[in-house]
Amino acid sequence: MAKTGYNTGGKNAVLDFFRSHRDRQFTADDVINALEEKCRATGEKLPGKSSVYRIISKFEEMGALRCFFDSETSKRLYQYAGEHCDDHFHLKCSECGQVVHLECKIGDQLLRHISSDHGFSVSAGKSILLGECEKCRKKRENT
Amino acid sequence: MAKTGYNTGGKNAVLDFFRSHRDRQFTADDVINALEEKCRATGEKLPGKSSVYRIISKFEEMGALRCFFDSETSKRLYQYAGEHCDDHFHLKCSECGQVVHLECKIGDQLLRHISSDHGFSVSAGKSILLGECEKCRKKRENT
DNA sequence: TTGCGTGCAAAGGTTTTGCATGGCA
DNA sequence: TGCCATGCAAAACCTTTGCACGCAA
Repeated sequence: MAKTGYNTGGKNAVLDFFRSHRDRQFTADDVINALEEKCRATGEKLPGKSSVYRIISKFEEMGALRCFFDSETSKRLYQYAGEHCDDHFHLKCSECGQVVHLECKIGDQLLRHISSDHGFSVSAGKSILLGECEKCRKKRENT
Repeated sequence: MAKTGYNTGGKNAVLDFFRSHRDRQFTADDVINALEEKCRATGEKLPGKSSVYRIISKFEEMGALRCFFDSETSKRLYQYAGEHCDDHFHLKCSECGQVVHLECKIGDQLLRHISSDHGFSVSAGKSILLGECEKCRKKRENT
């Protein structure tokens, strides 16, 4: 990963948090709350709100984080950017927020078809397929 | 379309606007500006800002409009919801904003595959594939 | 020592809400 | 007449910015 600037506690804390929850997306506020909890436990220094926003922006710029949007709350959502996430689609459960990587041939086929037949070059990494995961569907059907 | 409440000038103006631009997405402010222009020309009464927000919310609730997000500006975007838009994916050009309906067999195949092999029921209508349309790609390559 | 990183508070911009008034059915 | 719709202004909300200080390298 391209690295710029200084290596500080705030940056490390934020990146650690995203790295240890790679299959989820978080708002800036989620991150702040999570860090608050962690720092309360460990006694580490808590980065200020604006710093977290700035750190997140920097990571996004560097490509370490990916930015999406929550259609319910209209807040920005961020997720750790895996190595090859540009190549494939991502399924997101609207209910629990889990994100699944769709690393399948048929995804590639769709991309090629869209490119050749519709003249559209889709950025799979930026495209989220929203739906409901199996777990949440079962939970919903059993109530 | 399910119809609730009274039939008023504001509602009609907003719905007319979306109906006559079905392949685009607009922010609340876009709508307000467009109505302002139209009303300046026709002399009709201009609905207030908060009314437009309330009208849009109501239409979204009724299913007449669909809500998305602009990742650049982080504003809500609305688009007229066509008859069968739930069935298929939509391609959106990040550059010019054009939205294309992907009414293709391969889209259905992908939906079925995701459902059977990944246990995910995707809402195609809510899933936007972001990319670059042919026109914008050519424009970009010629500069 | 240099200049990036940080914290706090204030500003910015979009969307929502309260309340009194107006208008449809 | 009974509700819903509207307008205005204020509030709420998330995010960005200004400025002075702190800290990594």
